Amino acid sequence: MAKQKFYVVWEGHKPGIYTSWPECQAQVNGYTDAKYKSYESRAEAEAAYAGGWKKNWGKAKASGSAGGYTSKAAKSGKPSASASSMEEIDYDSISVDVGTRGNPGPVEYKGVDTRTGEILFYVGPVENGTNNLGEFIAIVHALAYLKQKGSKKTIYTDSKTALAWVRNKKPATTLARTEKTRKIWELTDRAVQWLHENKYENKIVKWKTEEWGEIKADFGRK
RNA sequence: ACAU
DNA sequence: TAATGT
Ligand SMILES: [Mg+2]
Ligand SMILES: [Mg+2]
Repeated sequence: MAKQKFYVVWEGHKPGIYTSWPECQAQVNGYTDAKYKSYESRAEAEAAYAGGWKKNWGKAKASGSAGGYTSKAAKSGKPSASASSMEEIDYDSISVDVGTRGNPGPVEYKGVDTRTGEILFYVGPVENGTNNLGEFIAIVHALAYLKQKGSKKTIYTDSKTALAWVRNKKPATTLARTEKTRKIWELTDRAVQWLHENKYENKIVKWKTEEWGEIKADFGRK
């Protein structure tokens, strides 16, 4: 497990103590001059929260000195969703993700409604494949699924690699074609063929895991 | 380095 | 820790 941290938000959308960076980010993103800092223990965080940001970090230190953070942007002092880096999640979309046991290893993937988490399609496990082939096939599956439904919804993936492969209509995989990889290669070849025979307008967008937390289609194995 |  | 990828 990664080290558990505690995030104190003195000034943000909803001040308090949070237990994950994404939760903290949710309170701090788009809030001008938000005041927050991470601590390694709950006790430390509670003490700091009770003490207040000014007492702990507001001393003579200007903003941003090592340890205590204050979000930059404009000055308003009120929540402003205009901060340049404020990319928004398009919830009217599908999110896809792969899950494997070993890499290469058995592969499965699914597509879910980004808003509700409802599983829209699920495939696998396929005997042997790679993480990236699974991510790739999942995106193409989503494209075909949405085309069949006449939907122009956006598709989210957290895979930079699969995004490039779909863009190129060509997976640059290193996986050998063997007896064990026959099935994943069938799915791969079919996906490539689909891309060459079909047009689509759906945007395929990188899911920003560090900012937004795990993609909604994640298998929860990490 | 970045994304898984 | 190791593998898949740009
Ligand atoms: Mg993924
Ligand atoms: Mg995942």
